[in-house]
Amino acid sequence: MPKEQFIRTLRSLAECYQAFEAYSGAHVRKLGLTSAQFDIVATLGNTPGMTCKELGEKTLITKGTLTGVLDRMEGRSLIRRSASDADRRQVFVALTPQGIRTFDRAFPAHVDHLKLAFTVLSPRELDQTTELLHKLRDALREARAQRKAA
Amino acid sequence: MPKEQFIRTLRSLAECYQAFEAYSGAHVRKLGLTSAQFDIVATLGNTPGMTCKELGEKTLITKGTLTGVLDRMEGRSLIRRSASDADRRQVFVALTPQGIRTFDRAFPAHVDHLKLAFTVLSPRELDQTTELLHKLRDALREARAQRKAA
DNA sequence: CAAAAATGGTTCGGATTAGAACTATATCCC
DNA sequence: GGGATATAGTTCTAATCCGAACCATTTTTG
Repeated sequence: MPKEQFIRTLRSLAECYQAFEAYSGAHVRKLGLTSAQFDIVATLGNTPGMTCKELGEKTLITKGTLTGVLDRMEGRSLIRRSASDADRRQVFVALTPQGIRTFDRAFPAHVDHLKLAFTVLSPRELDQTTELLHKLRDALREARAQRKAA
Repeated sequence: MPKEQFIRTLRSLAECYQAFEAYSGAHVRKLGLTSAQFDIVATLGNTPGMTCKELGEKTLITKGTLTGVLDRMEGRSLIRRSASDADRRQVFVALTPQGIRTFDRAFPAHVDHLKLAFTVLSPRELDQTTELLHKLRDALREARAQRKAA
């Protein structure tokens, strides 16, 4: 099976991401949240809130998906939706006091949990990895945009 | 926002993986398959078939998920399930003639499609990336295994 | 050998996922 | 100003996705 070189890279990307999701997800679940919900809490923490659009961009959650995730979090009183004065199309999302407590409880614990595994890479290697992944990410986004335009 | 260094790496990993999924998924969908289905077809191509367990390990699809994906592919006559003589717990999965035609049609086209984007990285950079991601992957798997044991 | 533990798949429940169609509101442009 | 266009969210459909519980079949072990 004489695979192309980039296939191995592609596979390592998928494996690494899934290993991260499995490790991170298991811990987050013990804290009573799903991965998507933790992302929202982590993104809204220490901010006055933001629009759905901004929240979706930061968490990489598609808008169609975001609505459902926010619905469930609103049902659990973790976040609150309110109308925006400036633009009535926008919806403003912020943590509730209960959401803030969840953030304070879960966020530092989870960062510590993750840091454990990432220490196998030296600071220099972390930078290298980030740079290489950004390069690939940009190329993928660029290629996708071109395909769409065509 | 003075984030820890590894958070940036973590984010680049998520962004890169999602950019890959978006780029790859859009193309695969035009070929009439979902990402998961393409993975199965690609894995079974040029093989006599394999058990669900092996298939799940190679495609990184959890066994609970795999059952449903295979159900739909069996319904579309892309794969065939058969019993194993040696161990009657096992289920053997292989491509049907139609599945093989799908493989022949979709696989080379998709590899070409992906190669386009990956050429931004030099062969040396591809190797570097692979190596760094493997290192991180192993650390994450190791950390997860330890947590489970505890 | 028989009970206990492990293994391979399926089933189930709850949540996320992407994309497409849709609604309401804003903005652009003649 | 007013129609064409763009944008922000929601709704909808179909497919994953994971973990836990479960069933059937090995394998291990006392």
